Amino acid sequence: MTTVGRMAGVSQVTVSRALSDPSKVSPETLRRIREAIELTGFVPNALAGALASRKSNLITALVPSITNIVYSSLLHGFSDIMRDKGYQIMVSEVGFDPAREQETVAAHLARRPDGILLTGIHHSAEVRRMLIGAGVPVVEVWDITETPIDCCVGFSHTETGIAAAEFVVAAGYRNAATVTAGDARARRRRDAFIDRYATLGGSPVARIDFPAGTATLGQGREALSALIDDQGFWQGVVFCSSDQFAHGVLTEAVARGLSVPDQIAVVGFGDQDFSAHTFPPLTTIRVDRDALGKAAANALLRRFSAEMPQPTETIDVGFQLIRRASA
Amino acid sequence: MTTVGRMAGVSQVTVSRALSDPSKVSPETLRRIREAIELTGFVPNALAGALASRKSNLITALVPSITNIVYSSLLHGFSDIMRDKGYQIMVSEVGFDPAREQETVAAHLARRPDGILLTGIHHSAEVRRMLIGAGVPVVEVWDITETPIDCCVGFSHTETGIAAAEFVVAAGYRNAATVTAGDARARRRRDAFIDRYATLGGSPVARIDFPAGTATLGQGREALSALIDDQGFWQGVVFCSSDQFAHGVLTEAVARGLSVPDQIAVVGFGDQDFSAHTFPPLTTIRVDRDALGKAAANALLRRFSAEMPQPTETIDVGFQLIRRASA
DNA sequence: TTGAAAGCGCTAACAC
DNA sequence: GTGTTAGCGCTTTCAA
Repeated sequence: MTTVGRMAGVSQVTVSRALSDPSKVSPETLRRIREAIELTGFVPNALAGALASRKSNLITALVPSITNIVYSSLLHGFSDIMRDKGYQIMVSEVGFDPAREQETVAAHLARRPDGILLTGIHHSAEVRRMLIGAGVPVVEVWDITETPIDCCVGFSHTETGIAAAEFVVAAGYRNAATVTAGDARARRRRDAFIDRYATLGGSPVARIDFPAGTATLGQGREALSALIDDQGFWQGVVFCSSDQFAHGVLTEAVARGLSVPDQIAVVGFGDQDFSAHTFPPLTTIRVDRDALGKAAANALLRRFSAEMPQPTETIDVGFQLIRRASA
Repeated sequence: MTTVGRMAGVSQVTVSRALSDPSKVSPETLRRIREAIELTGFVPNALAGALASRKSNLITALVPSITNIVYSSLLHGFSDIMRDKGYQIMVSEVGFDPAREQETVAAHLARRPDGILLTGIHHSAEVRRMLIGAGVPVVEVWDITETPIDCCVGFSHTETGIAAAEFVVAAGYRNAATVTAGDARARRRRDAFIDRYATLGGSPVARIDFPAGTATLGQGREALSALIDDQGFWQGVVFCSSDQFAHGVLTEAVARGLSVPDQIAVVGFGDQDFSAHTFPPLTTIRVDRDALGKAAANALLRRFSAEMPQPTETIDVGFQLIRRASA
């Protein structure tokens, strides 16, 4: 900036002003400064700016996995809004490991972000302490609680499981099974499903549970095979923790020549972009991830512009069971 | 740090040393410093550190889209390596818009990253100028060129199209069609396919081209419908620009009761995690995206540790045509 | 409208 | 092993 200023015949501060608020600088000076910037290829140092102003224009996000469409589409909506407002996003993958989350939060805090996005509502006491101590706005997403660290935008996984159970009972299915991925939220959906199904007088539920890791179509096929071949599950509805699994179940049913939904019915979770177009189309639980991400961004932005420290806030974006042909 | 130092009875610099190189500080001092850090909940300011040391430990990445598994899995491999080495990753989505890429590069450069990852090899003159001017190590991925900005890790899209054409001719297919997404690299694969197919004596190729945007299974179904209903494509092989499309073509074929691969055969691109498990399994072109991302990270890391400015470097990770039952 | 001075919280270089 | 000094490149405040 000093160099640019010298070229334009002004001081370094004036260059700074020209960049941050051009209206504070005379048009002629501005012109000369812009010329000098053009000529030198000057790129301002945002680190120095952030250090001096205590505003980094950086938002950091922690997600279990960036390759999982659930989290990446949420991030997509989130960064869409944030980018418009001049923020950049730093993303880290933390899996489902609390220790890794803790390290990562510390590393992120070191960059003095203006806000932090966290996935889920269960965080170690140390993580909460660090975050609250830093006084940084935090939004927790993809789950819901009345006692967030700061604010929270999500929906109830338990309610989705209940809704699925009520749907399959109302639809008249006599046998039910679950296919569940190895993550805590998926297990909450499954448990709520099983509970509610039992309460409504359903028979015992067959279960396939996968260990942690990506849920794939291939595993969905395996699951239905195991259900049929090992557990004698010849007829009924399968509630899956993701549409990937559900698509796999569907695929295996079709491959075996079973009729869907008469012999094997399937309910998924997520309403992925393929779910309306599978053969047959998938009945599933839809959460508008893009809107959720955007709502999370807006919740944070509101906190940025608030004068006073705000009370915690919880936003339930809800979900929708979409009935298609698979169940 | 000054506060922590005061509590531990040492100066601020000693605290800095304790954090960056504990071996330079006596064990007893170290203990007192750690205690003070614990007590105060001190989190070092990485912005100030980066400003002073001219090392940000930040890598930034520009990808067309983070919801596209192709780019997100590449980033996953990339950040895996980078995280191990103490770097954090800032990601921006830029679509396929050069203007947006240019703005984003400027914004990223302002944060003084230690390295930058760019998707593709086609960048505006201004982008190249900024990047070279900044002297920051750059890795271009998911395509290949002999004249990268700095270094480049990818494969030849043209070669994949050629390989696909040679495969379908060798397999004896008499009719061919393409289903292509609206991105430049997909079009290069298609064009190379069509060229090579013609050279080898193939009949004219039927084409379905989608505008820019996400490639979905639903579009794949539409495409086969259009091919059959509008273009009279009753028999032959369909070369798709992604496995999503290919899966859609497969699904539509199955839904119509057509036999695969006898009536409709399908070749995809990408070898997604579902591709080996579709019904029937998908013949596709595999690129190890995780390994590509890791190779890109290692290429950058090598540049970080190099004393001298390095000559440009090009790494071809290649690809593999995997024959399964769909063609 | 512009400038001078101080300082953001660290690291680097050098002294002791 | 530890401290002192001098920045890093900006923004903020105050004065002109």
